[in-house]
This record gives sequence, C-alpha cells and structure tokens, in this order.
Amino acid sequence: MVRRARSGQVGVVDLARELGVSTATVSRALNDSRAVRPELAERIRAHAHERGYVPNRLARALSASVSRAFVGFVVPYVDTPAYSAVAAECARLLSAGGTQMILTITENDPERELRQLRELTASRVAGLVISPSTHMLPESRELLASIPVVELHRASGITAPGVFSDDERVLDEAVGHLAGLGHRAIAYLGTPEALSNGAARLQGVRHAMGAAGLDPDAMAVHLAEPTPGNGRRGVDALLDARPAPTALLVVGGALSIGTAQRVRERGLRLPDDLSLVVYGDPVWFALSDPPLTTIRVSYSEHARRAAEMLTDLLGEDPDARPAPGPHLVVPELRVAGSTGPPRHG
Amino acid sequence: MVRRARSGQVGVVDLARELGVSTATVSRALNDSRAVRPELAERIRAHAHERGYVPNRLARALSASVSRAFVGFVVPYVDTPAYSAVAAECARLLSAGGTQMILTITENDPERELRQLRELTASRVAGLVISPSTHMLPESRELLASIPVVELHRASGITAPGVFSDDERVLDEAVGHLAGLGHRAIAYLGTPEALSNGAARLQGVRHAMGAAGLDPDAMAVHLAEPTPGNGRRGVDALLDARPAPTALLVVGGALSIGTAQRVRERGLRLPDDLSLVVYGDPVWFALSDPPLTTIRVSYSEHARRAAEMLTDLLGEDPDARPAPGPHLVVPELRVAGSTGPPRHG
DNA sequence: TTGAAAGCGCTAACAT
DNA sequence: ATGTTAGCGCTTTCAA
Repeated sequence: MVRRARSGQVGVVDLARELGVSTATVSRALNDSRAVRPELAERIRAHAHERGYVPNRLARALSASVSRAFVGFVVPYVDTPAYSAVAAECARLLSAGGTQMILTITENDPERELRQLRELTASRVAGLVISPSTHMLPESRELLASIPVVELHRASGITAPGVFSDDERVLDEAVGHLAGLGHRAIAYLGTPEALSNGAARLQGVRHAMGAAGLDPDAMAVHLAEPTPGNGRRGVDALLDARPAPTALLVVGGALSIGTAQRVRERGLRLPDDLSLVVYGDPVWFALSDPPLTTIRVSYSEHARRAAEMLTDLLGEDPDARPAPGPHLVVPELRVAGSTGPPRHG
Repeated sequence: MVRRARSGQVGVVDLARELGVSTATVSRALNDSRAVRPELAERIRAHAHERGYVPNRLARALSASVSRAFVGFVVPYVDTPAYSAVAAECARLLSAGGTQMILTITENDPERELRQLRELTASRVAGLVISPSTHMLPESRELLASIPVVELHRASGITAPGVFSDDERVLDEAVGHLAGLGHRAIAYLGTPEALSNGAARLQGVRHAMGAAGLDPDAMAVHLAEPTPGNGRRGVDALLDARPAPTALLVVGGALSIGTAQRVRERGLRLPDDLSLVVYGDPVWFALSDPPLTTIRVSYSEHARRAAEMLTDLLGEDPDARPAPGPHLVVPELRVAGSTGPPRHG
C-alpha cells in the first residue's frame, strides 16, 4: 500500500534508519531505558534533538501500557476564582511533568458530567481532578472508581483523596464573632446539603450557633447552588423575611459575589443596616466599602495540593500516594468593616 | 504474541465480530459514512450503543487523516477574567462538537510557549486559540503557520483571524470624558508596546489626547506587563511623579485590578484626590466605593466569537471560514463615581 | 455496499 | 545490549 502523505515530521523510524539502529533502541534511548549503552543512548538523543524530533503523544499514549500524556480537569464552572485559579495552577504544575490538562465544564449537569467522563477515559487520561456535580450519576461514580482521581472542593462519596476547605472550624469563629458583637438574628446563606461542602457547612454553622448560645433552629437558612445569581436571590429571600436578620453569613464563593452585589444594590449600609460575612478569595472583598469581613480561602493552596496529589497518585512510588479521604486546607477569618454591633441590639 | 491485557472495553473488532461484519463497516457506520446500507448502519449503531461502546479518541486521532479530537488553548495566565471566562466558554462550546480542549499556561514566557506549542502539535491538535506571549519566538510563529489558529486579545503578526477589543475608539471617549471634566494632567497606565494591544492602546490614547486639545507628549505614561502587581507598581510610579496627575486612565484588565487595590491602599478619595478610569469586566468595579468608571469589555462575547471562529475554521465549509485579521469587539465606557472635576482644577 | 489488510507512530514482548 | 516483530484501536485504501 502507498504510504500516506508523510507529515514531514521525523519519527522513530527515521531516526533509526539514519543512525543504523532499530526503532526499539531509539525508543529505549528516548525513554531513558537503562538497557541501552549510555554512549549510544546519548548519540541517539543528540541526533533526535538535532533533527527536531517531537514524539507523537497520541501514538505514544496508545501504544504504551501506561501513559501520563493527559489528565482531565472536570469542574462545574471555571469563571469563578475557586475554579479558574486552581485550573491555571494545575495546568502549570502538570505541564512540568509533560502532562497536558484537558479542561471540561459540566455546568453542574450530571448527564453532561457523565458524557465528559466517558470522553475523558476515551482519551485515556491518566487520572483526573474533579469537582463533582451536585447529583452525580451512579455510572459516573463507577467510572471514577476505575481511574486515579483527586476531588476538589466537593466530595462525591467515592474512595479518593480530595482537597477541601476546612470550613467547620472557621465557622465557629465567624459565628462567635457575630454573636460576640451582639447578633442574635443571624441568617445563613450557603450551598445545598446535597453538596458535600453544603452539608458540612450547614452542620458547622448550626454547631457554631449552639456553641455561641444561640438556637440553631431559629436561624434563617437559605441554600442554593453556588452561582452569583443565586447569591442575589438568597439575599432577597433572607432579608425580606420577618423578623429581618441583623447579620448575614454567606458561605460559598460564588454566592458571596452575588451577595455583595445585591447588598449594595439594596442600598444597605454596612455594618449599620446589616453585618455581613462573605466567603472566598477575591481581592476585591477588601476594596468594597467598607471592606468585607471575609472567610478567606486560599485557592492557590488548594491548587497546589490538588496538583501535587494527582502527580503523586500517578507517580511510581506507592509510598508517595496520598491517602483517600479529605485533605483539608484551613481558611481564615478576616474581620473587616462589614461587621459590627446590631443597630437595634 | 499474547494479547495484552484487554481493557475490558469493547472495541470495533468486538462489535464487528458480534455482528458478523467487518471492522471497516463498523467504522463506516459509526462515522456516518453514506457507504453503508442505512439499515445495517442503524443496526451497528444500535448495537454499539447497547454495548456501551466508546471509541478510543487516541486511536481515532492517530489513525484518521483529519481529526477534531483536540484543540489547544494557550494563554499567558488564566486566573484573570480576561482568560478564565474565555477558557470556560470555549471549553463548553467546543465540547458540544466532541472536541476536547487542552489548556496550557505560558506565563508569558516565550520559551515555555514554544515548548507547549510543540507538545500540542505532538498531540495532533486540530487547531488552537492563542493569546501570544509578549516576545513570541520565530519558531513559534512558524509552527503557528502550519495549523488553524485563532488569536485572542493579542496579535502576534501571523496570518490568522483574531478576536480583539476595539480599544482605540472607546479611548477617545474616555479621554474626552476626562478632558471634559477639566483634567489636563492625565496619566496613562497600559500594556507594553511590544504587545499588539499595548501599541494600539497607546496610539489610541495619544490620538485621543490630541483630539481633546491636550498635548500627548506631556502625558505621563507607564507601561507594564498586565499583572495586578504591575498595576500596583504603576500607580506608585505615576502618582509619585511631580507634577502629580489629576486623572489616571488604566487600560488593561489585570493592571486595573492592581490599580484599584493600590489606590485604595494609598487612601485616595475618588474622585476628589484622583479621577480613575479602569478597564475590564469584573462586576466588582461597580461595588467599589465609589463605583469605578470603567471601560467595559465583554469577555463572554470574546469567548463566543473565538470558539465560533475556531469551529468554523475547522469545519468542512470553506465559505464559513473566518477571514484572517482582527475581528473586533466593541467595549463600552461606563461612567460612574470615580471620575469628576479635578480638585485643583 | 462490503471486506481484507495496510497502516497511523510508537512501545514492549520475545529472541538473540 | 540490541533487533525483530506484534500489537495499541482505529480509519482508509484497494479490491471485490
């Protein structure tokens, strides 16, 4: 049969022919196999470099029994710092190891998520970082069981290591802060209980209420998928209820963005009309007037941990593999001007 | 030779055997080739679906003469809305066409950029969206000439369609606004001239100064790579110079973020101590106190255009292919509270 | 319209 | 230590 149009690219066969060795030897030399005479290996590598040889990642990955050519990065959204910052950092760190990162957005849709997971395995990804959708399908769960996975922000109940924010602790602090200022009517805006972090946060804030001598059951609660739009709606729902809360605790990055917008639109003066605690990293929480009291989450730290864990998971050394389960990053309460004593205290 | 451990996955050979047809026919049916009897094709597709067949994208891409399995998305950073929003939207739109997006970060380093472009071609990407680094290497340029490319935000001088912001026009408006308020000492903080958008912006603002009856050469100028850190430093450099400017025009998203921070840190009251115009999309420019007068760029529009153009570029229809050269998205001046008459007018 | 078989570019088992 | 050769899973010639 006629050879298909050559891409003009040099391949192992070219190198082998040019050096008078076999393709196997070339392959070995290029993969740092010790089974090649060092000087020969060096000569091959030099020649490959000179000829501008770039191995075909597809062929390599298809052929090799194990390949680290690709990993998947699966998140519900990426236009919010919680995801974009982590995506960037992971792509960077992984590229150092010669791994390319395939980015997919689920939009928090379980069907879409499953489809994308299938497509990712079809691309023979070595592993993936995933921030599961709210109602992950059983098929997705099964699929994830068959491949190295690091969870991010949210847990889906699979056996895998994950990087999460240690919200419960800081919530004690935040609620204590508000209670200490004299607030009794504290409203809570958070993520749904169906989300692992939503459940943890709600539990944390309820516990914190009790610890602060307040009745958790009296606390106004609004839970919603983490989008800025839902943050806005949450503000309206909570502040329009009677009796109106004197303090609002928002636990969720995207929700906090919408909250800040909506609170401003409603013309509320902070902290006189309302004490506000938000959540996340955005630098601009500090630019607001007054600067917002924030539960600060270091997304860059999350990123570093996630990338490292995935790398270790894919590495040769079994001892370096991270244990399944949560690996927590501790957020920090930054008290600023948006919290103060209640006006009608 | 012994068959390697079967992955348990069904493949075309399995399907072919089970249906008593050849792998070629299966492949044809699965690829909607018209050269298969419709009912047979349907039967094959049904069976494939039933068996949960998922084609190996690597094998497909390796084998096929042309494949749309992967595209690359190459940007200097991704932790800023100008890139993260576009990345998300592109990944979403492309996945609809069965294409996966490989995300790579150059950190604006030309060497890193070249390496990543090589690796991307090694993955046989069908095309790519790129926001070139400031000093792209000739090798990178060559490489880009051999593959469908859409430029984003910045142009690198190659022959390719690109999506850019139409800054020159809006700068006339912005400078006119400031001049109309009585400002004569306007300082400009922007991106370097080595960056296509930097050159266009500087030219635009100089032209605008002239049009407003001001001397472009008297304008204080500070140019720097678009990072928040450089925005902060730029503020210091421009405001500490004497005579101090009464207005500051920042043209660059990342620079604007740093600017907003630094201006606040310096305790400046806007617009009394300084009139400030920033650039970008961030919702929080509106949350600042006072809300910042902003040159608003719709990154989501950029994203849509870029994804569409890449899709069309890769499509069958030659008539749908976007023409090389700039495709402009028009930003909009949003006057808010950070601009007013100069105090010492 | 279908099948047989040759690759895509590489790695890895087996033999030497 | 090196070569020979059989795949990886698919697409695509070529022949029928």
